[in-house]
Amino acid sequence: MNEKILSTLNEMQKKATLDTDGAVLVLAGAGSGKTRVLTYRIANLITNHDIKPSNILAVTFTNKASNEMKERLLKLVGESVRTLWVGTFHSMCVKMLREYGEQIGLNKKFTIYDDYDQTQCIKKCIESLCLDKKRLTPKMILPLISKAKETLVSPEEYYNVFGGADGYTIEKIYKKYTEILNESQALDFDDLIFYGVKLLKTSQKVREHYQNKFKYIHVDEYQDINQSQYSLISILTEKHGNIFCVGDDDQSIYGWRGADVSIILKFEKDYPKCKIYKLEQNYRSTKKILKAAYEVIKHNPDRNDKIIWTDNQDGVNIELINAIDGEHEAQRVASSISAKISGENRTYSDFVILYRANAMSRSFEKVLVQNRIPYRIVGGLKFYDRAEIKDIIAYLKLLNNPKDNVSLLRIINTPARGIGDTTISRLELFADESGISLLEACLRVKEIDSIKPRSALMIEKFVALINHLISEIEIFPLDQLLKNILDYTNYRTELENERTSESKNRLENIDELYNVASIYNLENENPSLNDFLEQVTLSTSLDTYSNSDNAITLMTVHAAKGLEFPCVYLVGLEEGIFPHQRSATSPKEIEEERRLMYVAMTRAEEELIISYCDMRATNGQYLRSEPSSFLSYIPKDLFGLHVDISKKTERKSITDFKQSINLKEISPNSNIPSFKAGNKINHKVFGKGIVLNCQGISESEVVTVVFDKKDVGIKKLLVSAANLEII
DNA sequence: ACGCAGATTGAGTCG
DNA sequence: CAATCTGCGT
Repeated sequence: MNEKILSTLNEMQKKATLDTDGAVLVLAGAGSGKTRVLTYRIANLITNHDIKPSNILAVTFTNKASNEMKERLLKLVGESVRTLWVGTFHSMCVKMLREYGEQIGLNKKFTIYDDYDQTQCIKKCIESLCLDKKRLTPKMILPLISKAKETLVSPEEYYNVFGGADGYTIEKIYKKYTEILNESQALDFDDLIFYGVKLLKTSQKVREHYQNKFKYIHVDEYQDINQSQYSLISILTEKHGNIFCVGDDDQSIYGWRGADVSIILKFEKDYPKCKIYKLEQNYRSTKKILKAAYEVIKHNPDRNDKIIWTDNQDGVNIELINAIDGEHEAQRVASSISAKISGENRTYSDFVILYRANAMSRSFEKVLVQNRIPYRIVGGLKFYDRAEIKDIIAYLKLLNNPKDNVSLLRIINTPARGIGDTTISRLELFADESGISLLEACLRVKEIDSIKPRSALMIEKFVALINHLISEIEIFPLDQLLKNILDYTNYRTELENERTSESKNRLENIDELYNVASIYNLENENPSLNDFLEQVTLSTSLDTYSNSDNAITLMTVHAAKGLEFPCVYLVGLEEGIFPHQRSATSPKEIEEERRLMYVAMTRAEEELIISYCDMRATNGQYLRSEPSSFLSYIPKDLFGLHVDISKKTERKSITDFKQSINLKEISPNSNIPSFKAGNKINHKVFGKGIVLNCQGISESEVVTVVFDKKDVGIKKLLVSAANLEII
C-alpha cells in the first residue's frame, strides 16, 4: 500500500480509503470503484496501521465477491491475509456455529438443508398435522417461515407478531418444521443467520470473543442486508464501533429475501458520529448508457437523488431489437452478436445476455448451439440440483449425519431395492413413536411387527450398506468413498444399463461430481466429509464462474450484480416479464424491478442492446406481449431516433413508438406467398390475430395464427379455406 | 412393489 | 410445454 496505489484513486475514493476509525458509510454509485476502495482500505489497515488480519472481518453477499476480495488482498498484502475473515453472512455464521454452536445446543456436525430439503420437511409437516395440502403448499409457507427467521421471530411468537387469517396454522407448521429440523440436526439457510444471532445474544463469552476479535468490520452491498444480518453486525460492532459499509440504495434488489433498504438509509441514526462519502464518478460505462440508466432510476419516488457522471466517451447508441417471439428474439440476438464479432473485432467473452428469469435461457441456449456460438450459463438449473447429484449427495449427507431423515428418505429406495411406500410409512410411525431417527428405526426393524419379514430383510440389507459406508469415511479419501457408494449401491450400473442419452448425461454429471470431490481432496489440507458438504450446499455455480473462457455468458440480472461486460444484451423487456408479473401487486415491488433494471443497464461498459417480443410462450400458451414500461423512460435520442417519447407514454403510444422505430422485421422463412409472420389478420369466427408461421404455397399454404381471444388460442389454418383478411 | 399412462398443475430473483 | 402427481393394473 503506497503512493502508487493511492495515486490511482480519485479524491473521494482516497478519503474513504484512508478513513480508518469509527463508522464510515460509502455510498457508491454503479461502477464507481467501491470494491477497490474496500480492498485498499483493508490493505491500508494492515500495512500502515499495523492491524492484524485476524482482527478484520469483511462480509459480502456472494462467495464470488469474497473470493475476488481474497485474491486482491493476497496480491496487496501477501500471505498474512489468510487469517482474515472474508466471506458471506452464511459462511461466516457456519464458522461461528461449528465452533461454538454447542453453547446453544447445536451439534457440531449439523447438516445444512437446502430448498429441496426444506420443501420435503414442509410436506411432512402438512401431512402430519393433517392440513389441507391443496391450500397450504410448501411454496407459500416457506417464504413465511423465511420471513419470520429473517426478522428473528421464533415459532412461539409467530401468531402474535404476524397474525393473519392463517397465522395460527402457520405457527403450528413453523413449530413442527423446527421440530423436524432439530430431530434431523439440520439448519436451513435462514437458520444459519438466526442461530448466529442467537449464539451472540445468548453467550456472553462467545459474544465478547468475537467483539474483541473483530476490531474492524466491513460490509459490502450494505443495501441488501436484512434484519437478522443487521443484528449480527450491530452486536459485533458494539464494542469497537469500527464499521465500514459500502452500498448503493439504487442497487437494492433483494427485498424479496428480506433485504431492508431502510437500514442503509438510517445508518446516520445508528452511528451519529459516522462519516459518509459519496462516490459519484463512474468508470465503467459510456455517457449514453449511464444517461439511459439514470433516466430509468430517477423515476423511483423513494430515492435519494445522486449525481453520477463519467469522463468516458459518449459511446454508441443503445440498440433496440424487436422480435416476433422468443425464438425470433434469440435468433436476432445471436446474429447481432455474430455481426459484432466479425465486424467490431470483439470476442465472445465480451458479451453477456441478461434476463429476468432463468427459464428464459432455454431459447437462447438453443439458438447458440445451432449457430455454434460458445456460451456458458451461470446459475439456472444448478449442477447440485440435478437429481443424480442430489442422490449421491444425499448418501454423503446421511453418512455424515445419520439423523438426516430427509436424505435417508431420498435414497432408501434409490436405486430400487424393494422398500416401498407402505414400509416407509410404517418405519416413520415407529420412529415417531419411539422418538428416534429413521435410520435407528431401520436398525430396529425387527421390533416393528407391521413390517413383513421380506421387507425387513431389505431394510436390514440397507442398514448394513449404510453402516459399512459409514465405517469407510475415516478409511478412504472422499473421492474413493464416492466411488464406493456408486459401486455398492449399483447406482452406476443401473445408469449404464439404461443406455439412453439421458442416462449418459447423468453419468457425465456423476463423473463431474467425482472430479469436484477429487479436486477438493487435493486442494484442502484437512479435507473432511462435513466440510465438503458444507461447501457444496453453500456454493452456487455462480462462484465458479470466470470470464476467462472465450464464451458468451448467460445469466439473470440478479446474478450479474457486481459484474461488468463490454456488450450487454438485455432481453425480454416486456410487461409481465420485466417488470415481472408477480411484482405488479405493489408499487414497492415495481420499484425494486426498476432498480433491477438499473442494475442490468449499468453492467454495460460500451454497448447496450435491449430486446423485446410481440408474443411470448408461457405456460404452454402463446400470448401477445407489450413492451416493458421501463423502455419508455429511456430518451429516444439515446436510441438515435427522432420521435419524442415522453415518459408518460401509455400503452397505445408505446405501440406508436415501436412503429416509429421502423425496425426491419426479419421473417424466419422468406418464401412466403400471401402471408408472412407478423401479419395481423381477421377471421370471421375467431376474430383478430397475428400470423406466427407459414408453410407451403397456394393450395397447401398453412398459417399458424395466434388469436387475441384467449379461448381461441393458436390455430393452424388452411389459407385457401379460412378466408383470412389482412388488417 | 413397481411401472405406466393420463391428468394436473404450475416458472421469480439467491444463499 | 414440462415436470410432477394420481390412480390403476400387473
